[in-house]
Amino acid sequence: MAEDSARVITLVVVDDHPVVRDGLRGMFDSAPGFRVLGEASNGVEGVDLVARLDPDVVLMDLRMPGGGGVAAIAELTGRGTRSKVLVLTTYDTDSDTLPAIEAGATGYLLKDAPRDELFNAVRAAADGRTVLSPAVASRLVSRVRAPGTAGHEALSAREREVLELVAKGTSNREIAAELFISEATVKTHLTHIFAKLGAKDRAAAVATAYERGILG
Amino acid sequence: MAEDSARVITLVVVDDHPVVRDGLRGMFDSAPGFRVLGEASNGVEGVDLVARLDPDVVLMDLRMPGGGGVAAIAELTGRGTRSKVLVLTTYDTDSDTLPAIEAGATGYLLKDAPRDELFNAVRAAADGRTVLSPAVASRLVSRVRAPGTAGHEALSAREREVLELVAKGTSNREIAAELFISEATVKTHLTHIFAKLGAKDRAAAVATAYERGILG
DNA sequence: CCCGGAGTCAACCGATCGGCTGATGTCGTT
DNA sequence: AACGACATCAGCCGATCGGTTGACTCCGGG
Repeated sequence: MAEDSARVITLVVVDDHPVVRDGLRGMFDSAPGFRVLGEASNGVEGVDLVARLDPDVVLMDLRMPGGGGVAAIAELTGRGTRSKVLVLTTYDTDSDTLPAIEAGATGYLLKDAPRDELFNAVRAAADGRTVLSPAVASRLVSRVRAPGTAGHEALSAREREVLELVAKGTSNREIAAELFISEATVKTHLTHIFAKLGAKDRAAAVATAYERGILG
Repeated sequence: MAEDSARVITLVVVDDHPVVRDGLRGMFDSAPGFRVLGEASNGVEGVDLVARLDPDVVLMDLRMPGGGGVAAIAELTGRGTRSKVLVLTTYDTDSDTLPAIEAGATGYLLKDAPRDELFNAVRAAADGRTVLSPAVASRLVSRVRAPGTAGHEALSAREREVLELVAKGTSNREIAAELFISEATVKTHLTHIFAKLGAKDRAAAVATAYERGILG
């Protein structure tokens, strides 16, 4: 029917894993109402492809070698592309979620989502509706709800610098020498770091920094 | 030809991501010489399925909710299954590689491997040949080459337990209370942890633990 | 122009850590 | 039976850490 063909949702897949690209292509091509127009293996290629093929929805992985996903999303929204970007990633680390959505992603799903959820998410994204993985959604809510409560502020450049040295086992005195500041200043930075990360000591600070992708 | 059908390699896919399962199934079913007999979404199901279907090769993900991949591999080799297990995982963390191979995996590939490499790997695995991703192979070599040189010893279960609490900002005294041991013992464990990880203090220990995939 | 954030520094103090030496008991292996 | 790895515990010590309070500068936004 002519009506149906008008409702077919066109897709572009951007993922560095051939297996995943094939999986998505197969999944959507064999389902009625979807058509995969093309695939790209990194963010830069992805932006080009989307510009040429103008799909309804872009399924975008984050963390790809050569062309990060977040940068690609920002580029697309910056260009005013009509395509909706649906982030489809393996792990839901703190550091990925927020930047991706800020950059203009319409949705954020984890790869372990069942087929139907994926289909629904793509249809929703095509309509411009925001779709979030339950796990991601709850995280976002708690993030917004607790701005000062659970200390989720970003570290300053200097603080990150200090934290990196802490992670290497550098003592406060050594850090002071390394950064050409006094030991007192190092301690001040650390106090701020602990507050921002909600950590009790340097060990916990390093741990949460790794959890949030600030280190590693 | 009758000869060809005898050479068809049968597969079972074990992965918690539907997308990946579909990707692999599509990839192998559409290629000549392979047939996917079934899929499972965790290690326990995987073991059952392999026992029933007796495939030539099992494509196994590690890190699945409910039934770890390494345990499944150990179970299969323990049962003397003839199926070869090919580990197919996303990231190549230190903590995964060695246990999987020790458990009896025939090969270890990363999901970002190109199609042809995957096909070749499966054929090799079916023949009983060991196939390692270049990245993994070089890591293993360096691991074997430098056993005492760069302090790469594994932590004991108790030590890991202590380290996990350290990463949460727990003090030695609190750790002692939590684990029903004395503070002195906690310190002893920590001294050993520092030595094994080559870390100067608890912060550095947490950092290297994250780097090596022991934590996170 | 004033405010606030970031970065810098100081002095003090109690709590904690990390190193050291040495000891006991349990495993599994040899 | 002997051995090494692991886990447990003790006491002592100096070094380091983390908290607190207060203060100075620079810079950019309102």
